[in-house]
Amino acid sequence: MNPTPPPPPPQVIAAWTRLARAAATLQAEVEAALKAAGLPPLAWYDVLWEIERAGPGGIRPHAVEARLLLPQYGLSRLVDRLVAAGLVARAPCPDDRRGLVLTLTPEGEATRARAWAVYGPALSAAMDRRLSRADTIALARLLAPFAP
Amino acid sequence: MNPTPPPPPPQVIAAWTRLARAAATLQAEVEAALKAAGLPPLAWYDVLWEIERAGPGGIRPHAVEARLLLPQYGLSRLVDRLVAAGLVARAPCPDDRRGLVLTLTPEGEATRARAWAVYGPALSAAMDRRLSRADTIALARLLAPFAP
DNA sequence: GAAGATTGACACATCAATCTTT
DNA sequence: AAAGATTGATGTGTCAATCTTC
Repeated sequence: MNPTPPPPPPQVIAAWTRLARAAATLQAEVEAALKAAGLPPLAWYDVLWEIERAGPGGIRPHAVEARLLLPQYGLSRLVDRLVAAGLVARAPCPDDRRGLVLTLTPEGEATRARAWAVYGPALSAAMDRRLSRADTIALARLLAPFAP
Repeated sequence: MNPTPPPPPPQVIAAWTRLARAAATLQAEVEAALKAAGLPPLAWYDVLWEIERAGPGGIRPHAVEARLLLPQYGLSRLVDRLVAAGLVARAPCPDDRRGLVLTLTPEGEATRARAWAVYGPALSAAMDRRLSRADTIALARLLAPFAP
C-alpha cells in the first residue's frame, strides 16, 4: 500500500480555492440584494422554486433534498419556517402514507416571483462584473459534470 | 428609468447553478473525509492555514477575515473555539493596541498538517472524478477574476 | 429491516449593541 | 468619528434518536 497519498498539484488547489471563493462571493452579493429588498434568503427561494417547478401536483420532500443537496432534517426545519410564513403547504401523500407532498400557497408563488425579480438582476450584475459572456458559457460547459 | 431589469440569460443561470452545486459537492466530500478521520472541519483548517502561511510573526484577525470572507464576529467566535482547543493563541498587537495577533501553537501546526494529509488527497480524488486535468486548469483560469 | 419524515438537545451563525483605541 | 474586536440574544444547522409506513 502507498503510505502517503499524493497531495494535489497546484492547479487543482487553485481551481478549488477559486471555485469556493467565486461561489461564496456570488452568493453573498445575491443574499445582500434580497435582504436589502426585504425578501427571504436564497435557501427559501431554492425550495420555493423547486416546488413551483414541479407543477400543481406538488413535490415530495426527498426529491427537493436530492436536488438541493440538503439533509432530511435540514429541509424539514426549513419547511417548518416556510409553512409558518404561509408560503408552503404540507399535505399527506396519497400514494405513500409515510410521505408528504409540498405545494406553494398563492403567497408562496407571489413571493417567489418577487424574489426572482431581485435575484435575477443581482446575479447577472455579479457575474457580468467579472466574466465575459463567452467565459460564462465556457464555465457552464466545464462544470457540466457537477450538474444534477 | 428601466422598470424591469433584465432577467439573466439561461447560460448565466446554468453557470451559477453548476458553480454553486460544484462548490457544495466538493466541500461536502472533503468535510466527510475530515470527519471520518476524526479531524476538525474545513473552516478550522482555513484559519489554521492562513495563520501558518503568515509566518512566525502571526497575523491580524481582520486580515484573516478579508481572505476567508468571514464577518468579524464570525472569526471571533471561531477563534474562541480554536483557542479553547489549544490550536491557536491570541496575543495583543504591539503596533496597535486595539488589535490582536494570532499565532499557531505547536498542536495547531501538527493538526493542520494532519488535516492536510486527509484534505489534499480527498480534494484530488473529488476533482479527478469529474474533471480532466486540462479542464481543471481551464477552470482555474476562468475563475481568476474571483481570486483574492 | 429500510424508507420517509420529524424532534430534542446542542453547536454554530447572525444581528445589533458595546467597548477600546486610533 | 472610524477601525478593531467582542458579546448577549436569538435564529439556524446538526446529530442521534424516534415514529410510522413500506
